[in-house]
Amino acid sequence: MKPPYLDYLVDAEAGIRATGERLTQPRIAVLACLLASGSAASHLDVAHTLADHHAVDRVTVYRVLEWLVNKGLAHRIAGDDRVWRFMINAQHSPAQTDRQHGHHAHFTCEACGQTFCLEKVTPQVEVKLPKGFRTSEIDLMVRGRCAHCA
Amino acid sequence: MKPPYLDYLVDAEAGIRATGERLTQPRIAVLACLLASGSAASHLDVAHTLADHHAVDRVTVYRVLEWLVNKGLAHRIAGDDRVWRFMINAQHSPAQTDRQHGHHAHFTCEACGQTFCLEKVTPQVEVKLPKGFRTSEIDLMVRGRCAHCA
DNA sequence: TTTTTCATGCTACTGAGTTGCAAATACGCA
DNA sequence: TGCGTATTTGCAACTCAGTAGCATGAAAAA
Repeated sequence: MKPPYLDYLVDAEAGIRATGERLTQPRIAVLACLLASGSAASHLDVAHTLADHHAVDRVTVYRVLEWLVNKGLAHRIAGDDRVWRFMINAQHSPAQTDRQHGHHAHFTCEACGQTFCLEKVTPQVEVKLPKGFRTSEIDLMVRGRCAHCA
Repeated sequence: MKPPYLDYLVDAEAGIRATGERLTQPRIAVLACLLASGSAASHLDVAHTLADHHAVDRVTVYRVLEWLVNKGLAHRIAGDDRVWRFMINAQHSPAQTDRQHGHHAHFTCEACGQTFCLEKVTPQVEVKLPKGFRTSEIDLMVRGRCAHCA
């Protein structure tokens, strides 16, 4: 069966090109992989997905993922298992903007372990900090059951 | 200079005793260390603090910290550096209760790196999840500057 | 095409956290 | 108080995510 990310290679290429940086096979493949994924992907998920058609060294996967984050195309999420997971940024609300505005929300399913972005739902957050503390950013992690596992 | 945790050994001993489990030197020392710490401590922080007067093997530190979490005396926080940090639970609102009630908030200072618990401030959080998703717990991570570094 | 610059792949490393097992220790009980 | 047993500790060796250095290879510029 054909891996779904293959359908996103063209979009990925366009995305990389838009950055003005070098267009390379690993960058295209990794970005396509994130574009195709509906949930947050670890470096291992990516490496495994690409193994058959676009095998990429694991170190390169790490570097490309970090590069995508620096370019604002993706953002990283710290999981409970000490593994970074990566998600594509929605075109119209890149994480940078979001983060400066205040908060960013994710959902982790306790059953299947998948992590999703809650970009569309604007959470109402109000935190009263101790005197002298200043907020620059709020991250929200919601745990529970996703629609599929509920 | 005398390390501050020494003043908490008695309290720590009482805390361990209250669990009904075995009273051991490492357990007392590690718990005292958490009691004395105003911010979240990593296993390395603990091991380092205890090095002079109550040297404990690093594996034992890991095990004791996990044990404290299981006993409801402490809770663990995932940091941005893939390191677990541990905090004592406030007596009157143990994390378990808190977590079942909905949410738990932490503050990380971008300047000094310290992480604090925001147990006293009850954040107002309202999240609208996609259809079919169910929430069991919400964790809030606030980033910014603490009073000392502001 | 040639040159230059940057990315990749490989190997080796770091550092957090875990596992298995023998030795030590807390605690119940005589 | 001393003994026996169950539990903990300490040690060594391991796993696994992520990183660093460096030579090779590929993309873009000339």
